[in-house]
Amino acid sequence: MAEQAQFEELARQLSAVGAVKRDMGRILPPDCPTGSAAVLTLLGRHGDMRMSKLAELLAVDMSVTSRHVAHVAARGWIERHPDPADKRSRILRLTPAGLEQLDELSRRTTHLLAERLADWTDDEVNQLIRLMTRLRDSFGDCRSAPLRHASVAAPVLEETTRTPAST
Amino acid sequence: MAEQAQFEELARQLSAVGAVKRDMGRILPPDCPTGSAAVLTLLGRHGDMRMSKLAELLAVDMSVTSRHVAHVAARGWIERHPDPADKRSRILRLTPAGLEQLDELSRRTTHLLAERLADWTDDEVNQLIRLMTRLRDSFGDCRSAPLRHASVAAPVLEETTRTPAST
DNA sequence: TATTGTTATACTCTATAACTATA
DNA sequence: TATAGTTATAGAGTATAACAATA
Repeated sequence: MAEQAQFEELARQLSAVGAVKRDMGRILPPDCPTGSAAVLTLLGRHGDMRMSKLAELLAVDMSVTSRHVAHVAARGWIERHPDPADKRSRILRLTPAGLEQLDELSRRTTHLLAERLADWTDDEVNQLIRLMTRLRDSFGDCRSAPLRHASVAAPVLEETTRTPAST
Repeated sequence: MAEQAQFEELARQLSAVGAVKRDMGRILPPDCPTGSAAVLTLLGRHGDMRMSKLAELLAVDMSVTSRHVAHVAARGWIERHPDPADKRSRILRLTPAGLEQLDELSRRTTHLLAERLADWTDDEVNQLIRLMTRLRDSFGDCRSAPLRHASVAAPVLEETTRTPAST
């Protein structure tokens, strides 16, 4: 078990990694934002699946998944087939166009990472992958229960400040 | 230098870590979202600073920083003092209330991480911190230039699908 | 003219709740 | 009644551009 200072630092780095994610997002094709890219990537990696399964892999609510899926389906990158076993379900499947798009995504992210991580060793990359995977596992599906402590709401001042000076 | 498959996997994990971040965000006090928490944390760690410096540390546009700062200032957690050396600038400083809030944030995130990472060794946590820090450094301030390749925009079908069945 | 911040606007991601169709 | 998926709505984060004040 680690100490408090370590956890604080980890929280900091976790927050900071957002900058890296945004950087990755900037090189995506204009009509393929991160949400769409995640859908395509997971379908490419795990094969055909139902909405609920995809939502689980994305670790977001199914309503969110539904939107992302509608986006990629509208562009012809996936098809939604009725599930013969359960007419409520839909089986998602990449189309040839979707595979092409996936290749393009792979090219771009790989290119960016190869450039940025040029001085990383093979082993370091693997270590990072391993630890991040473990981190995910440790958080599991825990959609952390409310848990909210007694919260001390501070009074809002709404100081409608204009430009510098003043307080 | 690592291989393509590794980079793809790293990209995947980078995307997936969002779930962990969201989990962390859920335990924050209601009026202190992640943006506010980041502002308080950085001010606590690096001391008083100007808007531009904070924007750099947050790795977001200054317009975004301005909003976050306005939020925490409105709640009395920081003060914006005029910079005697440059009247355009404002020096940000935590207030006693801000320090209290920062303590509360630390308690909550530490508690959550201690719970989720109960079976991690001290060393593993340090490794992850080290590698994530290195990752950040490798991406540096690189607000990755456009770089956009020739993009093949797919035709939008906008299949206004209702419920299952159909394609 | 260039820089520091603020504000308006727009886009993406996410969650909650209400709803349809099926189990 | 319970589950799979969709849609409407709202909140948070971010970026771009226009703007004010100062350098």
